[in-house]
Amino acid sequence: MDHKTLQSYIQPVIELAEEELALLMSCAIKRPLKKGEQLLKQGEVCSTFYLVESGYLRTYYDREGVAINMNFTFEGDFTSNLRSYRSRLPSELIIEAGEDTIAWIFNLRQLSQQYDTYPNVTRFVRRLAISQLLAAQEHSDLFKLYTPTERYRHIEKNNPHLLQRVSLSQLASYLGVTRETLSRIRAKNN
Amino acid sequence: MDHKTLQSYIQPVIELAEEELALLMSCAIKRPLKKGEQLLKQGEVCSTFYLVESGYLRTYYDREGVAINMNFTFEGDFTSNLRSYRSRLPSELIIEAGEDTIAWIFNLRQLSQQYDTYPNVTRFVRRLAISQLLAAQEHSDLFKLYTPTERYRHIEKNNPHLLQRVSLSQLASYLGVTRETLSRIRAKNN
DNA sequence: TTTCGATTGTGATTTTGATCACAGGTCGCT
DNA sequence: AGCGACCTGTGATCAAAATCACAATCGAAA
Repeated sequence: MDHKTLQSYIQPVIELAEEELALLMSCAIKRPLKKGEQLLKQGEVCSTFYLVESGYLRTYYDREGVAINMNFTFEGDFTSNLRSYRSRLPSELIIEAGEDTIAWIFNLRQLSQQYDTYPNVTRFVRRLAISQLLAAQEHSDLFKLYTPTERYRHIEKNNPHLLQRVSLSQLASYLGVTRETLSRIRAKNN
Repeated sequence: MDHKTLQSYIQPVIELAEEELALLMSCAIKRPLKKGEQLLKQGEVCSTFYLVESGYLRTYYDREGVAINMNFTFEGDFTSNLRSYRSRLPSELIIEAGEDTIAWIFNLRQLSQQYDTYPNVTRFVRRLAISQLLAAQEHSDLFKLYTPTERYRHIEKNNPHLLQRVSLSQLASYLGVTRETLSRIRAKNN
């Protein structure tokens, strides 16, 4: 990934100088993943955030062998486990490749040592965190406010790309229903 | 509220100097509320955060006249609507007094003008935001992971004070069930 | 203490989604 | 082309919670 590409991903979050981009890149490692390979394992303490260059990442809980999907991260988007990073407690979440994926791993602790010198990098990381949390909250509000069918329609309207990229079975737990129910919701739709 | 009391509320978030506390206080207004009075109305843009001195605040959506509770904020705790603050879009959430309450209103936009001079105040606000969002997320994860009964037990274990302070009817929508169902869950418990 | 209003408990019924079971379909691999 | 693994669709049944209806209880104010 060149600086220009990185910059295009960071642009929506904050404007960074060349020097700041260079710092970010110096704390990053490119990581190609086969479908199903795990970037963050259950029980690991998270000290990084991830940028997806191609493919997508799936963030999920493993409830007695059953995956419950919490998030999907696509090209140009960032993800992490902030709870684990912040508390330094082992992650309950797993982050893995939903298909063959190229991800970039940014070392947050390493980055944070430079915070005093590069305040814009601090701002960038902070905004990233807040955006992520606000987005997660927005999604989980759906569970209190809407029925399964309404949740599906909401995704259809606001995140239609999800339906293209993720299999029905994967989407089901993200919407908090079984795959059978989601199949029936979709059938009624047409 | 004197500086000492304020400091004791802020302490868990960050250590602040006397000068920084003074700045915070200068951006704050004391606001006594009768039960049911609204601090943040639906449709208002949120530009403040709130500290509860006594009583409690209830944050909820109004779904066609039915309240769906998202959060309860008790003595010594802070709350806000970060989504509205950040996006400058009208708030869908309502924040109101759950009983007679004394709240402090902190003007965030006013405060943020001093961010360059008082970096610790910036850090304080940032941490407050992240804590709030992480807590909100933790609560909403319950909806994907657990059944209504398990959610109730989780609250019983991790937030027992909620059961003392909030009526069954109020708690029901917070747990995503009807009051009848919550009453039955509780009946089985004993 | 009595009364009114709000809150909670509880039964009967209905609705929704989960579970179980299995039949196609699709895709990659050999 | 044929096999096998995985994914999707669909019916039948079951379980859980919503809804509806009303009784019991509690609490504040007269």
